[in-house]
Amino acid sequence: MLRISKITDYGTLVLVHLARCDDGRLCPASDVSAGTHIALPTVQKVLKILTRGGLVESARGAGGGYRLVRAPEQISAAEILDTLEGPVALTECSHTDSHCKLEPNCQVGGAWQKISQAIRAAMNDITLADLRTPPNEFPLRYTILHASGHATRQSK
Amino acid sequence: MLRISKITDYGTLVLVHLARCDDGRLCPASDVSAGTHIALPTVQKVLKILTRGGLVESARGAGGGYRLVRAPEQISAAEILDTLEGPVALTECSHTDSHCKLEPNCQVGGAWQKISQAIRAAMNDITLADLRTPPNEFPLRYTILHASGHATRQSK
DNA sequence: CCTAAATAGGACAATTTTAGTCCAATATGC
DNA sequence: GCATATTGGACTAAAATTGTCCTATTTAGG
Ligand code: FES
Ligand code: FES
Repeated sequence: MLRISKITDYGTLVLVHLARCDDGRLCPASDVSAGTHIALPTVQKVLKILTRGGLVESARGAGGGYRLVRAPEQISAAEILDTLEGPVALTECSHTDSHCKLEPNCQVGGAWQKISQAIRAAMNDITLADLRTPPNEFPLRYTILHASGHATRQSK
Repeated sequence: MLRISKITDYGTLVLVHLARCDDGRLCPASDVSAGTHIALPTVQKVLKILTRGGLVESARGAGGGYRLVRAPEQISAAEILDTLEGPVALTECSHTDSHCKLEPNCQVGGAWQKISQAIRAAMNDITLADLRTPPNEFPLRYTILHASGHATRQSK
């Protein structure tokens, strides 16, 4: 189904919340939980991952909490994906270390990698700020240039 | 990790093999297994899915086998993905029927859907014929037009 | 007919992944 | 000291995936 894990889904909501509370103040996990209606333990887990991934910074102790490490406009969807579920790799063969035993006979591995890169490129251009905006008119157009040189435009 | 299932990976190899043997002749599962070095039971499973999905047609009995239902140029990666792992839906909320309880408070659901569509559009323009070609120079360029109208081009 | 070659359909257990919660340790402010 | 918070990891239950196998059905050919 080519789906993302719930952790990533939650993570996005959490990041959006932090972007909202973003007057530079620290926001404790309990706040995030209340604001997103996600159970506190889950929020804590997500925030830990985001902190380790370097997307948010934390302060411990009383008065502590979390805060975006950068402006929402400078956090890409690709980074979020990478942090929350590791680098995009559609097939196992795409991994540099994992060696598929079919590789000698395989003709498609390279193509999947290209598709991965296309997806990655798509997410590179979408920032947390884009996600934060109300999802009404979200201008997104997609173009692939074929070898022939003619471009097909898809939008819907 | 945003990965596809192994079934889909196998399915692609199987389709490529069928595209190779494509002199219109029927190709039994045992042949596909030998050609792809994938275990026979797995190949059988994959071919059953592809047949039900309408990507290949089958003939039973002695002399039977499988055959692409269309030319490789007219089978898109999106179709393959849809058939083998169901429609692309990054988040559960993207599903029309599944109703996320966070929906009233959620600000990002729409954006994920847009990203899904971008991915879908990417795979719409890639055909089985593209996958079949040796993965050397696979011309793919990706462009998103922002609201501002300026286009960023990504290629690597 | 009879047999061998094939697909159709689904059941099945084993493995792996995911989800969500909880606990003990540590750090901070008052 | 004490309440507030993060840190790190352990842990279990549930869900998804994987790969194989079994039985029924269909077809070609002698
Ligand atoms: S290299 Fe593993 S399937 Fe192609
Ligand atoms: S609608 Fe479910 S998380 Fe947005």
